[in-house]
Amino acid sequence: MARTGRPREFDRDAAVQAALWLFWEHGYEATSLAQLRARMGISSASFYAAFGSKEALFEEVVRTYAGSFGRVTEAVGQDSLPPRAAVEYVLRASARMQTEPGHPSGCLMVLAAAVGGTDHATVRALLADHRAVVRRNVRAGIERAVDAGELPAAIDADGMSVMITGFLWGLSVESRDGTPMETLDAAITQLMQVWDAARVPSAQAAELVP
Amino acid sequence: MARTGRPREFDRDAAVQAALWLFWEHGYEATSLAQLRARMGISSASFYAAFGSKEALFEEVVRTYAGSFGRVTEAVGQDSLPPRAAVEYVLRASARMQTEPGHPSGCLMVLAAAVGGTDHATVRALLADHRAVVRRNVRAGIERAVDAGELPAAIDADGMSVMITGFLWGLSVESRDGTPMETLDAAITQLMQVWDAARVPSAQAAELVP
DNA sequence: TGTATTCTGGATCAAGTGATCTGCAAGTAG
DNA sequence: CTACTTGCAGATCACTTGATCCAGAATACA
Repeated sequence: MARTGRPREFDRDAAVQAALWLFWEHGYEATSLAQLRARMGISSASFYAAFGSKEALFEEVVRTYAGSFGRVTEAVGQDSLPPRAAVEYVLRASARMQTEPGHPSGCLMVLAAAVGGTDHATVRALLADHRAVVRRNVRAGIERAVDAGELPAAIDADGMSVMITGFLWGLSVESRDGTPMETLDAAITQLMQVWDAARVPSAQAAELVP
Repeated sequence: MARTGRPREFDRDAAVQAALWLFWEHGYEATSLAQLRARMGISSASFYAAFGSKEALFEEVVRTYAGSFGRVTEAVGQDSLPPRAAVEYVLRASARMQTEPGHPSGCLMVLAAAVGGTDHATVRALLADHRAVVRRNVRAGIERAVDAGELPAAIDADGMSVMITGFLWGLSVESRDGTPMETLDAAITQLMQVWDAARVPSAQAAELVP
C-alpha cells in the first residue's frame, strides 16, 4: 500500500488490537483518544494519519472483532450443522468466549455501544446491524428445522429466535456481573429444553429410536 | 425540610424525573450536566445545591426508578405468588414496560451503565447490585418450587435462575433493537416451556387433574 | 544528489466536561 | 424593621474532549 515515503514506525495491527481491548472493556464513548494513543504508543498526528478518526477506528475494530472473537456466532449462519446443534454450539461457544480470561468479558457487539449520546448513533446502529444478522440467522435455523419436520410448522419462529438471541445478549451482562462459565453452561442446558419440548412428537420418537 | 430561606423555584421531583428520562435514554456517562440542567431548567448553582453531584443525582434517579418502573421485577421477591407464576409475571411485565411508549425503551438497570471508564465504577456497581437482587430472588423462587415438590431436587438452581435472568437482561437489548412487545411475549411463552419440561412428573399430573 | 512522499513529535485548536464561586434576590424568624 | 437562611443567575474554574497544523525526519524513486 504505502510504497514510498517514510515508513510507519508502529505496528498497525497491534494498535488495532490495543484499541479493540479498550473499546471492548470500556465501550466506544468512554474510551478517549488519549487512552487509545497511550496504549498504542503513538502521537495524535500518527493516529489520524493511520485511522482517520475515532469512529473510523471503531469500525475497523468491529470488523476485526467480527473476524476473530465474534466468529463464535457464525455456526448458526451455515447449513452444515443441524439447526439445533448450531444454536447450542453458538450459545456454548459464546459463553466460553465471553468468560475466558485474557480479554474483557462479555461481547463487544452488545456492550460497546448499548446506549450513548444523540451523536454516535451511527456507532450504535453498526452494532445493532451485527446483532440483526445473528437474529436473522437464528430465525433461518428455526425455519430449517421446521422444513425438516423437526419443529412443528405452527411454531412462532420470531418468538423462538428472540428467545434465543435475547438470552444470548443477556450472557454479556451475566459475564460482566461475574457469573462463571459453568453456570452459564448450565443455563444453556436448561434453555435447550425449550427446543426439545417444542419438537414434533414423531421427530422426537425417531431420535430416541434411531 | 427547608423551613426558612428563599423557597426553591423549580419542582424537585419533576427535575429528578427529567434526569431519569435522560439517564435512561443515553446512560450515565453520555448524559452531561448541561443536558440535565437544560431539561431541568435550572442553573449550575441550583443543581449542585439540590443534588450535590452528578453521581448523587444518579443514585437518586436509580432509587426513583426502582420504586416505579423497576417494580415490575418485585413479584419474584415475594412469597405471595407461586414461583412459576411469579417468574412468568416478571418477564411479561418487564417486556411490556420496556416496550411501552412514553419513555425510553429497555431497562435502566441494564443499559444506563453497562460499560464505562475506570472512574464511575461505583455507578456500575450500583446497578450490578440491583441486578444481583433480582438474580437472588429468582433463585429463591426456584428453591421454593423445589421445596414444594414442583421442581426436582436435583435441578441446577443456579443454571435455571441464570437462564431466566440472562434472558431478562437480554430483553433490554431486544427492546432497543426494536423488537415489538408481541414477539417478546411469544419468546417468554417459549422460555416458560423450560419450567414445565423440568417439572416433577407427579406435580405435572396433579396440575392437569386438579 | 534532488525531489516527492509519507510519517512523527509536539504545539495548538475550539468546544465541552463536572464543579465552584460570587453577588444578589427572596423568603422566614425575631 | 433587621438578621438569618436559602435559592438564583451567571461568570468562571482547571481539565479533557476529538481533531488539526506545522516543522522536521525518514524513506523511495529519479
